[in-house]
Amino acid sequence: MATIQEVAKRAGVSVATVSRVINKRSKVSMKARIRVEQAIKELNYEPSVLGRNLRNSESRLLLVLLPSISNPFYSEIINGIEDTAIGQGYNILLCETDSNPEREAIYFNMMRNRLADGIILMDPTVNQENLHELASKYPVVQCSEFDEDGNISYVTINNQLAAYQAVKHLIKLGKQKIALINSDEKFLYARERRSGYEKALKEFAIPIEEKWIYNTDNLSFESGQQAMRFLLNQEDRPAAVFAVSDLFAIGALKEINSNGLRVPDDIAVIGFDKISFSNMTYPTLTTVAQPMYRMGCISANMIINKIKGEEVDSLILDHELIIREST
Amino acid sequence: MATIQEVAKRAGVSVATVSRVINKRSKVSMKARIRVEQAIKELNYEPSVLGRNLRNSESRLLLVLLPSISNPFYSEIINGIEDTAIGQGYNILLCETDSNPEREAIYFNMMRNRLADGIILMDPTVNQENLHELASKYPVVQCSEFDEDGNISYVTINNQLAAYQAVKHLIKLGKQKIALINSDEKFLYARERRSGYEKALKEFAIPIEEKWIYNTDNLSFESGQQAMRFLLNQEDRPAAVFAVSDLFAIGALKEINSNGLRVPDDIAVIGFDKISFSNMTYPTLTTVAQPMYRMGCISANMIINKIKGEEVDSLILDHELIIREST
DNA sequence: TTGAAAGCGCTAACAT
DNA sequence: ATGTTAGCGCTTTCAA
Repeated sequence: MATIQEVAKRAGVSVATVSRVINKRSKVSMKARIRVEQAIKELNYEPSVLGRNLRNSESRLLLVLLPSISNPFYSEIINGIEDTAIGQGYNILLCETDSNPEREAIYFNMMRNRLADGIILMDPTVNQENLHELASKYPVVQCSEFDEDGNISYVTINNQLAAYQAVKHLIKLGKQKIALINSDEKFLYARERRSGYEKALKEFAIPIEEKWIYNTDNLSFESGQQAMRFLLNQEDRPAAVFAVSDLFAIGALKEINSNGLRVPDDIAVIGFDKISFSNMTYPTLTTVAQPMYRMGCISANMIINKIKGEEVDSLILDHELIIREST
Repeated sequence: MATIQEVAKRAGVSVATVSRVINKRSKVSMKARIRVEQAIKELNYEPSVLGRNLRNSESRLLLVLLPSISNPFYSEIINGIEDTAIGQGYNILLCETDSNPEREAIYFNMMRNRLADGIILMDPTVNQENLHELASKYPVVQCSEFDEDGNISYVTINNQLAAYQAVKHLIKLGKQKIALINSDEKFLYARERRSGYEKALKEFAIPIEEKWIYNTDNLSFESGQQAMRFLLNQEDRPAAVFAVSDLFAIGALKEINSNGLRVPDDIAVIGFDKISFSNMTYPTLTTVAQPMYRMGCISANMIINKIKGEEVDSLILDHELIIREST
């Protein structure tokens, strides 16, 4: 890779002039500009991000930290982030943390090293202290998950309300025995959705049965399947299931089908997220739609504004209950 | 973030000594070492990747370029890459190219800028000239897709053989009218799988019908659904479908079900990849399993060896036909 | 064993 | 309008 010196030499100017041509900030004579551009082309020169950063602390790179890329929920958000960020001249680096604090720490350090200009964080299992220390010095926004009592900007939905509405929908269908397949409650959304579930039951004076609440340790179909197997093994089995992720709901659907039961008559199922696969199942899945793409766009805008030094406000977006065949 | 100077000052030594402590390469007196380590702890110091790279050209970062993270096929590979790379002290940055040459170019430049030590490339739609120029100077390996007449190391499977076996399986089941739902044939795997499909038909003297071959422009359930809709609209409709991706097969399954036809009796369906979804469908999907996790591990090892300056050989892994309910 | 200093590629302040 | 140069944080050679 050619350096700025080589370009300067070839163009017969100083490195400063080359830098000026590249960065367009100050005036350069037409003649010099043309010669520099010519030299850049001939040498196939690209400015070094390293050198520039070291000097400027600007990389035009955004880090997106997510627990796992296999959850389609994140893919949609990322589409939004990328479309928005690229439109504004930023590039995206995806960092899978696997909810592992050590890996998180590595990516946080990339930020401290000014290898990126900002971080969009979608992983909740972060070390809080570490996060706040980072957020106090560098641009950070949270997407979907957030810190309740911190002051880091975020974009999310009203998880409690969404869950409440979902469960109410099941109750209105005449279901009373409603199970909950929940994630690990280290996730804020899991705690909120559980609270919405309980709120709806309470409102209709339905007792909350611990035996119908299952917490998985893993976001996958298999966990949903396993949860459903557990629920079906109860002597008093539920008549409906609210799963906090479409992945769980799809696994549950599968397990119900394999046991010769019918959805929704024997057991109604409702999921969360409206991932594209939720429309491919048999039967199709009732689910709570989150505006994932929009969440992505908004979080990208938020972080870019933050990088520019602006104040940004947190945002709670609307969700929507999508009623399909499974209820 | 503290710098090496501050640490040196606090420890009462020179920056060189601090560097020596950090990098462990040369001898430092016990006394100095302890004082430096103390200062590092007190200042919460982390070496700057930027400064180090600029000097050393080593980042311990790997770039993984993939067309889209929404295809679960890639998620599995990435798991393998990450587990292996992290085990060897490398970190992973995921770069979604969207098959866009401009975005590809940006990530290639990060490599040229020595922001990463190597690239694992899973996107085929790369500008060939650009790729070879890059690969001639920096460590690059290809995973799944590769360049037939280049000399870039790769790991892949025998796509032609796998497709041939899949189609033969359908023929053995008594199916003669076999449709193909294929990707855009800019992908090498798409060309190879088509060739395997044709080879099987020829072997059994079954004519190849263009009307039963559908190329999608997009890897999604919806494309598979659309393809199937097209095939079902033929007056002479196929009795079996070979889809080159489970995503297509799942979309096709959905479309067949919605039309009141039965799988596999009316139409048998076979997919490709054995993504985890493929076991959740109704009926479950027969598919060709690729050792995705292993492909990931191997490509990570290949790139790391390449970075170390070793010669690495390309590898073709085994696949396996997984027969389930859809055939 | 240690320190001083050069230099990696770049930008911006300053000088011309 | 252009050039000279210091310095961003680090490693490594050379000298002591």
